Amino acid sequence: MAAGTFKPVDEQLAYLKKGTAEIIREEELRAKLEQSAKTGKPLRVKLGVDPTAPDIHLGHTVVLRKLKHFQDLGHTAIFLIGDFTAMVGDPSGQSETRPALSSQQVQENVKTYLEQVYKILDPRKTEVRSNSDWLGKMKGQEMILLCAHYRLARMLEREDFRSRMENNQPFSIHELLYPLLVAYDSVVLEADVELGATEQKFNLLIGRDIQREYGQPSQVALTMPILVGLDGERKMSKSLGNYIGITEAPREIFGKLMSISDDLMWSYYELLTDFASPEIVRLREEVRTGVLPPIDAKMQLAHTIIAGFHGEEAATRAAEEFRRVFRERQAPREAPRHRLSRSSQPKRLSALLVELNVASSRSEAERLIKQGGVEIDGQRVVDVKREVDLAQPGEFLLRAGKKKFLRLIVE
RNA sequence: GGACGGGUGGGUGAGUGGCUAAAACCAGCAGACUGUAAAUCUGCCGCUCCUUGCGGGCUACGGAGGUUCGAAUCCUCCCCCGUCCA
Repeated sequence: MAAGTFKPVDEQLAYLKKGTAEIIREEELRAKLEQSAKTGKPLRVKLGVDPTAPDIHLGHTVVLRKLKHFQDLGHTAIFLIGDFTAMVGDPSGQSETRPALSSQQVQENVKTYLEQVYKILDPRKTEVRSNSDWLGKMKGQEMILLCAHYRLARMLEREDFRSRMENNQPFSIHELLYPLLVAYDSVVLEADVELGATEQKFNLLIGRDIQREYGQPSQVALTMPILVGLDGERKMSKSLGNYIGITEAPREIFGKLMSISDDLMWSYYELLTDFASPEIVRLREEVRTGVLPPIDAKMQLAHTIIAGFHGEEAATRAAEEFRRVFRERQAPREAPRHRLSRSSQPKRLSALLVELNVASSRSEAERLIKQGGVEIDGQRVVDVKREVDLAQPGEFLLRAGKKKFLRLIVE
């Protein structure tokens, strides 16, 4: 698409609306799109992220994919790194104050972050900014003026703040600053649209107010639903361990995606793939009426998501591997390999499991064996004291639990 | 500044001197069943040693000391959180 020419507004709007939780306000978005089509000036679309966790998972990609949609339509994607606000810590969700990160740590996080983000966004078309550039230089006076633009009662309307007050939870004054600083970012960036998960709604709305206070048109707040994690209940997050990292091996991602519940599959289709909504409705109907087996729908989902990150070929291989191991109950064609050096001393299997990071302690390893979760070359090991002979070169296949396979090579 | 309440295992939360590696629930893990889904059922769920046993040792109830044969439980000091008053 040539710069300065845009698709028809209705078409853009339909594309952008897919999967969204809320657009505040939709008429404003339409007006902005019309304006941009008329002037040939792309919209500035902001997405702020916290550089605290360097690894991104599918939950983060929901909003990134939406930013990508804007980018696809020729608008400007602004990827804002909240390196300054990370010190404050977003109070959304958790009540903990985050530890301040060293700037070096932040730098490193940002680097790995961007590498991953560019699997979705087009690096050449992405404007990357860091809010320490302006917030770090802000004078005390300016900070006070910013605070003067917002009323405490309004701030305390926020669900998170209110509930903490009511439940006598700790609550520090600096946390009130977070929404204001994020809002100020929108002023500096002159954002037309800001994206966020639904839990960001409050912050995004304050952005609208603050922009107005600073004499700017208000940004449109576009929120995306929160992706539910593998447990089917809670938000996908690293700390809950119910996540799928985008850098994980295709085989891993495939297995994890297949383990989600059938119900959850539909929201994954909606939020993590480019299947159009009507198409998803059709698939869902086919599954409901028994025309399409749910497992096939899920495999297609897994395939599609993996192809996006690792390519078509890797996705096909992961699917084949899955079929082989779990449907036909065969050993995997390719298990991660691990080399062991030869030793005249036989080694306790339980100790080996710990060494291989399959179990976190001897106790846990023994437990795993006792419970029948360990196999060597397809033979279940029942003896806790089982030793492994490492005297001769050779190889064997170790299975620990449902999903972990390791090909061990003694050399 | 004053008065009061509280800090227990990944989470919630019982437990007020020995029966407590610490109830219960959640999360997690394994097995069975299956579509590696969900649901369900069974077992496990601090670390470590061995002769794998209702076995031995070690560590653990905010921190440091102390009392006691024995402390998550009592005392002292400290740190942290909250409530009310000012």
